[in-house]
Amino acid sequence: MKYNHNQIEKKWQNKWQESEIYKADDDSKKEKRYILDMFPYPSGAGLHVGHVESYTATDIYSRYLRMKGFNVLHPQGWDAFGLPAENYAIKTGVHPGKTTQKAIKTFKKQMSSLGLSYDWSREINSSKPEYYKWTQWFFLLLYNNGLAYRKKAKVNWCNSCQTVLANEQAEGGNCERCGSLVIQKDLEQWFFKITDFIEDQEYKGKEIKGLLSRLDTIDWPESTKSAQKNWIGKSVGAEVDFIIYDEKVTVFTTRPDTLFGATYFVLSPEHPIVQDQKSKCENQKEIDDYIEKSKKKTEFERTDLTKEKTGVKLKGIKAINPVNNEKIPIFIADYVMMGYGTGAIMAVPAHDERDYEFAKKYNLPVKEVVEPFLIDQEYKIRLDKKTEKREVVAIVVRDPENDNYLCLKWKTANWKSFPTGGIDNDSKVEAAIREIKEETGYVNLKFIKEISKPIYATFFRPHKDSNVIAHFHYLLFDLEDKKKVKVKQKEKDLHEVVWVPKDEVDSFINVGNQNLAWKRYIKGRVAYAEEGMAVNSDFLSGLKTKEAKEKMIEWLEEKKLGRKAINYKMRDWLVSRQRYWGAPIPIIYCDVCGEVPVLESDLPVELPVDVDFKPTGESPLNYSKTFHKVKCPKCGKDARRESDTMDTFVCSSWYYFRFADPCNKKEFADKKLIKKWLPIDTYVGGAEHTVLHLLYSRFFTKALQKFGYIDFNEPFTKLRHQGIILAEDGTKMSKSKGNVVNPDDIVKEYGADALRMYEMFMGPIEDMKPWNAKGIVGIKRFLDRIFDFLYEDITGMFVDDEERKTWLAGKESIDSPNEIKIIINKTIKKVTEDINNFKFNTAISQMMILLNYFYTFKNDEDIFPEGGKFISRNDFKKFLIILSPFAPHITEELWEKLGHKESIFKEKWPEYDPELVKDEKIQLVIQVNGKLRDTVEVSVDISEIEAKKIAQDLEKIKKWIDGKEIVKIIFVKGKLINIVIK
RNA sequence: GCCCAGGUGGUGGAAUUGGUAUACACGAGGGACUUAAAAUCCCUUGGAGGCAACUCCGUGCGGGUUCAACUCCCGCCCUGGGCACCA
Repeated sequence: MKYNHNQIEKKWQNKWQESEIYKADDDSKKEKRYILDMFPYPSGAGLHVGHVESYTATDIYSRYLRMKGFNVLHPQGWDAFGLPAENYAIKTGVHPGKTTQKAIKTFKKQMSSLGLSYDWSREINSSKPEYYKWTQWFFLLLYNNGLAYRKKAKVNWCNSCQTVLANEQAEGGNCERCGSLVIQKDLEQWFFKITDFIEDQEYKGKEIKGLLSRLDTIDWPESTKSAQKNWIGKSVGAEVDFIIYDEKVTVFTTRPDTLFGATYFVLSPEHPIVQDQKSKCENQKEIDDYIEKSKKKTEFERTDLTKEKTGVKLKGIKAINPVNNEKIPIFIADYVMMGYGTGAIMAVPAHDERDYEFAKKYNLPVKEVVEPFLIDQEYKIRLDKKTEKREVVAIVVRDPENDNYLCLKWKTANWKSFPTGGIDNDSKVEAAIREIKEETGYVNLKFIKEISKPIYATFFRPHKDSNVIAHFHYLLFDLEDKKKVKVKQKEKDLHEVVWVPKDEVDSFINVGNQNLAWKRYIKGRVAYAEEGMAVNSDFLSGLKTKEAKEKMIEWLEEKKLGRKAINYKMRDWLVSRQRYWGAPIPIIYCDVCGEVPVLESDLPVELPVDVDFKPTGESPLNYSKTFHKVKCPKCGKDARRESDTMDTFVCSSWYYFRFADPCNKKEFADKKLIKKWLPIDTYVGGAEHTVLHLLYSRFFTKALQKFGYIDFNEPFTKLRHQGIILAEDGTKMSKSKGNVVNPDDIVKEYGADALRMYEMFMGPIEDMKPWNAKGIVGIKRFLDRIFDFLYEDITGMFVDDEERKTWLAGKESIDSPNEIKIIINKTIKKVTEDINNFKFNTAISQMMILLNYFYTFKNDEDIFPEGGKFISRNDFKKFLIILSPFAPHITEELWEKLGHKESIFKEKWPEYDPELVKDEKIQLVIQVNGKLRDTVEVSVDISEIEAKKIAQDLEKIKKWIDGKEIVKIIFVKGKLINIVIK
């Protein structure tokens, strides 16, 4: 009989829908687990295979945890506000609520056809007033605590459409819809003060950990954490007050140690001081023109690195450098941004690449104030006789640390780092190194290795007096007996070496993109932006960069000319959207009282539904009179509502709280229920949310903690991403290319179980991987084979076999032979561990191995008539149980066929027997000089002596070692023997 | 440019974290069953040489450490992702 996936899957999906086995229990005393997918935007295109991947992963994990005895919360909802539905409405006039509702229906149907075990009783929809009432409540919470504020900000504005555009609609500087030029316009915008939560803070005796410090403590992918860190972009430095005509102008710098090297001053064109001082300049028109020009430039153009930097000198005025009272010229240039630091910089062309580029173009002086630690450097040049190429193989420099000469670069050693020992916590080792250095004149480089014991160190000699070197010439010392262990020298690497002074190196040094800092600096091509030693810097001269920075800050603070300062790249979160399909911002503008928050009792501020979706290119909200007409909550006079809505990221920053208590009418969620379910134990979603959604959610959680609503600080304890599934040709799936795989088609042809398992089997969940239409047949075959293995037996293929009859009759006490038990137990162990680690691909391959084993066992005709060996029913059931989270339909079906009335998902997850998982016999690997020459089956705990004897007696081994001197034999217990011969 | 992740057969990918490289699956080749095809089952499948036993080579490239390296170290190349005149 053939497994009819369409019929059977439908049957179980219907049964599951009726039962309540996936419901999370608010009252259960069992330990909870909250497993969450990022809730999807219900797009008209329906579910795609990428959704299927992550939803299957969490589904497997949730099903597994339920069987493990946990009280699992695994809900799903809809991130239903958003641009596409609104754009569609503008085009067609269909209300976005309708479009969204339709899409949700499709999504739900598709999810059900995949057998996903969501608790649908907790479904939420961010576009419903019951939900966005609380989004607005959050806005008020932040507003009332000074964390939401309004200020002018630049937006992309299209003059012909008379509307604000999102960044992605203004890409390339032109309006997506009409193609006309997008300009930057200042408009009043709402912001959330997310920057308040970057660092740790104290509030009413509570410590609120910040966005930065907590990153180290959560179980997230490293790349995501570092992306967030990067986004926050903390840099520590100083603010320094320069004087322009008695007016103080502050700059921010991370290199206060280079203050003496400032040769000019640059202001952002938008800097207010430009307007103040303009009148004193000789070239006012030129200045105005430049400001006007840069205003027209889009953000995109201004940050185009390939374009040459431009600027205009403010002729007639100078800035005074507070450290030496030097008067330096002032420029305005749009490579300085008003949005970062203070909008003004001191330019140190010798040590900043951008300043250097600018200085070269406008012929400004370059003053070096930092020098690399290269003093008395000498270069060794290798002459390659064949190619006649000359290459620097070594630079010998003086290490300022201990006055030693060191080999800075020795062929492959790092140019940038100065080797100075390597082990600094073990004084015994250090002393030994020092002694060896003194005795031999060798200089120790960085190769120090601890190989159990003793400790070895590798030393290099600077080769000062030889003109022939071998570049692998080194000594290996045993530090305990201070004995020379080895000298290595390869003859092929002998080269003639000449000494060349610094300036001659220039003509042939190989400037690639390697070792850039050093090589470029040597050639005087670009600024030296690394650390080094301060020179030409008055009281800083002779200090290392780190110390010089500290000293300069100290000096500035003492003289009140500057101060230590920290800057962040991250800005406050702009939440206003001039759009219809979002949660309205609950603010009222009154002519008398000004900006007034809507009363909490008046929430929600509902979106008007009686609006027209004429294709005007503007938000219909602007025209709704019923919406705007309102009385001021303070004075009762006529007032007007804020017409902007909130960024959809606001809705998605708190939705995971709502799942704990989705129908609450009094609070966003009950405190007790939040305590019961949150934080989320495992959160899975696309890597495209590494920064924004995750950062905003962390911000909301921290704000809630600060104001006493919750007592935890991070919403997502463990986070995993799913990788993008590419089309078969290795490119991104896209409608326009027509290479999109529709999961519905796959479900129809192969079944939901096959699709689920195939996507899990494709590779690690987080990897980007191409779809392969043929790959799924392997999974389909696997599922069919399971069905055949059990089902055909039941229906009579082996019915005349007495022993099988016994098995089929359900005598579960009859045991499988040991070999079957062992592999089953190993599989249980592997699958359990792999699910916990989200390594579903290897879990599936292990189950395939198990089934292959079952088949060879079944096909082995000798086994049945003889010893009465067969796979016990109990053992086969264990296999079905561990497979069930992956392939819920087929396992549920077979479970029923085995005579069970209850769902397989009410079963307990099987435990493995640790005794059976242990290997008793192993294939001992015999190597000769590290190469595999033979294997032999022995008991795991074979002794070293015995193993060595066996190994040397093997014919194959004898062949290799006969007549050779055995240097030593390495024995790794339970693994291998390596015979080392000369 | 900076920061992250990665590079293993014809393909997707395994490899207990230094110990038999290529598990599992796809594809390909051969065979069985069949009038035939599909389905199913069995065998072969990294490369080179050899009748064979077997030998040599092989995890992006070049080096190093080690009895032993896909794994660790140094230098480079390439691919993907994020950030980017951030002072």
